[in-house]
Amino acid sequence: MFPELTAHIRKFATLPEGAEAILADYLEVRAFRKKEFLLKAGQVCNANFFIAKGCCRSFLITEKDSELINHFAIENWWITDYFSLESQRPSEYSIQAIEDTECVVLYRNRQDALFQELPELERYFRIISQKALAAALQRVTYIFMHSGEERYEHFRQSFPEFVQRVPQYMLASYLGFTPEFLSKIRAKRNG
Amino acid sequence: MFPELTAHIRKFATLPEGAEAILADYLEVRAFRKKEFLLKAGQVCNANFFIAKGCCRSFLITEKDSELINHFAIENWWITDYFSLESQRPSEYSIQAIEDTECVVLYRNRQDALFQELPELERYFRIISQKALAAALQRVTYIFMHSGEERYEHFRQSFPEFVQRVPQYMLASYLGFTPEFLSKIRAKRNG
DNA sequence: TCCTTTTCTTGAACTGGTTCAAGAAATCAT
DNA sequence: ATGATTTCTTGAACCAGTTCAAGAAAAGGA
Repeated sequence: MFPELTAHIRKFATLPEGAEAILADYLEVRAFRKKEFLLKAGQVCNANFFIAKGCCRSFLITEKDSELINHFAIENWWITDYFSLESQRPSEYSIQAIEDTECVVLYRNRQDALFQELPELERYFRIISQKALAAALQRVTYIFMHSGEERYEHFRQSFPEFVQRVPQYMLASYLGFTPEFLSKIRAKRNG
Repeated sequence: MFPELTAHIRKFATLPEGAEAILADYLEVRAFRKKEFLLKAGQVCNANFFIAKGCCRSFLITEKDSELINHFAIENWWITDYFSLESQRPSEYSIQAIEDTECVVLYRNRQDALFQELPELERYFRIISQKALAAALQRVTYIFMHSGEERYEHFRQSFPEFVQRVPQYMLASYLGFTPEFLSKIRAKRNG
C-alpha cells in the first residue's frame, strides 16, 4: 500500500506479519497541489505527513511580514509541527507544498491506537525523532560557526539537485539571510 | 531508586508494576565534579545521561579554537550526542559538568535490552525527543528572527535563575555571539 | 502569443556584531 | 590572606550582511 513508507520503517524497526494491513487501516494517502497548504498557521495541527513524492516547506510570517522557512521536507521525510500536534494548540507555522506532492498521512486522533496495535512504530518514531533532533542541533552549531556564504556553499554541495528544485529566495530564507545577499554570493561565484 | 527520573517518565508514559526494579537493573547513578567530562570529543558516545541534580553543557571547539556551546542541560533533562550514540562514531562534541552533577546513566549497550523489558520507554523517549526536536527547530527560527540583544533579553526573562548559575561567556556562546558583545549589552541595560 | 506574476539582480547607504588588545574584577586553591 | 586563574569590561577599527529602491529576466496562464 505504502511502499516508500514501509521501506523507510523497515530501516529502523522490524514490522511483524500483517503490518501492512494494519497500516492501511490507519493511514491515508493525500495529494497536494503546488502551493496548497497541509497546515495553516493558526490552525491546530492534526496530522503528521510522510512525503512519498514531492517537496514541502514549513514556515512562519515574521513581524516584518516576511516568510521564514524553518524546514524543508522531501521524499522519505515526515513533516508536521510537533509542538502543535502534541499540545493541540494553534500552530505558528504553515506547511505548504512547493511542488505537487503525495503524502501518507497519520492523523493525530488515530496515532495512539495505531501505536497500540503496532508498538514497533514507537521505536521507529523514537529513532527518526532522535536523528532529526541531532540534525537540528547540528544545524544551530553550523549556523554559528559559518558565514552565510559558507552555509550556502555547503548546502549547495550537499543537496545539488535540491537547490535546482526550489526558488532561491526560499533557500535564502532557510539559510538565514536575504535573497539579495544570496544573489550577490552567486554573482561573486559566477563572475 | 531514581525518584526524579521515574517521576519524569510518568509524565509521558505509564510504567507497569515492578518497573522501578527493572530500571534499577539497567541504570546507574554517577556523580561528576565541576569541570569533569561526561564525554570528550573524539570518543564514541556510549551513554545517555539524565541530570538529577546539577548542570552540564555540550560544546565543540571551532577552527578558531573557541568553544561553541550547542546545548545546556539542567535537572530533568537528558543529555548525550544522539548522532554518536546511534552511529557509534566519534563525537564532535564534549559534554562537561558546569557544576557538581548527579546523573542517571543509560549505557548504549544496555539500552535495547531495557527497551525490550520496558517497551513503555520507547514511548517515553519518542515523546521527549519530539519535544526536544520541536524546541530545537524553534530555536533556529528564533535565532533568525531576533537580534543578539533580543535573544539575551528573552533568555534572561525565561530562565532568570539559570543566568545566575553559568558564566556569562558560556551564555554568549550558547546565544551565538561574543562575550564582549554580551558585556556591552549589559552595560547598556545597567547604564 | 502577449500580459501578469513571480523570481532574481545590482548598487548605495547603513548597522549589528566582531576582532584585537589591555586592563579590572572576581573567584579559587593553598 | 595571597597569588594564580578565571571571568568581565571598554574602546577603536572593521566587516558581513541588511535595507531600500528600481529594474531585468523568467515562468505561467488565458
